[in-house]
Amino acid sequence: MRTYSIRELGEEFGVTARTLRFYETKGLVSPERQGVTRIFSERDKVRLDLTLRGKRLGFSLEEIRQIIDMYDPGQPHDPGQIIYLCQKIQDHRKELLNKIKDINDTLYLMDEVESDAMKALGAQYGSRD
Amino acid sequence: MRTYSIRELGEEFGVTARTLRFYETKGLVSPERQGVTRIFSERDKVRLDLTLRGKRLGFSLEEIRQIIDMYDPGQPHDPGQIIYLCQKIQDHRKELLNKIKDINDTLYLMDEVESDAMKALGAQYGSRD
DNA sequence: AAAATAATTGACGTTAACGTAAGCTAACGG
DNA sequence: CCGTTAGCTTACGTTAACGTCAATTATTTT
Repeated sequence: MRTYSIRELGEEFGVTARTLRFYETKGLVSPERQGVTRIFSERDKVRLDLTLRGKRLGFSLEEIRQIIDMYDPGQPHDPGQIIYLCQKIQDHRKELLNKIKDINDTLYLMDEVESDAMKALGAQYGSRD
Repeated sequence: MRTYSIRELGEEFGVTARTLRFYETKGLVSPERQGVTRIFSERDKVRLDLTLRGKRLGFSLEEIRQIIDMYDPGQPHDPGQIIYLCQKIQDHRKELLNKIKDINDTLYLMDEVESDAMKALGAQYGSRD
């Protein structure tokens, strides 16, 4: 499997080495060590991707960690945990659907603002002759 | 027109008085004064609503201020400004559509995780008999 | 009139999410 | 061999977004 140095991975996602070290302390990535040097795996890459996606959606790093930890394959899977996981997924689904609603409301508002703006422009040009 | 005291408006949106004072210093709301006491208007209420929506979507207060200032009716509307506004709206639209994509990707991931989890549950029950 | 309630202005405290700088080691090219 | 580059740890600095507390002023309620 491919591995990545700290800068390599950082550049690929547009984050600094400092950020990746910080994310490690927060449990968002867990690179292996070759001596003292961090070696990032595909799994780290996926988790970083999910982390940045979460950030774009306004979640805190702590929230993100909880979520991607749960979703990470290879978790203990006794029935109780699975049911708990499914409940949590429902919660997250709702939260995300709410965000979509917020976005749609905003898009609608932007349409209005834009059409008002166009009208104002049209009025200028329409006013001559 | 209806007006609101600082706590009244705060309770309606689940924010503290401190938050509203802070938002005033950031130009997100601009209540009138009755003596020294703040009086919030419908316009403030709308702007607060937009502010909190922006927060849920992960925008900073500064970004939010710029956006809702632009969208606020009664802005100077010379042709140059209007064209600039429309460009900005396009940018915001793109950003929001990207967020929707992030959300959809996440929803899809959740579907996978959930169906894997159900399979794991099913395997347990299926294994007896 | 006294007491509780709601408002104000400072001003300092706090948490999250890194940035930045110092001092050190290991590997690599010329 | 020596300078550059990449990595490390430790630790203090920074910004955003408020929280918290103190001291003060009105208003309202009993």
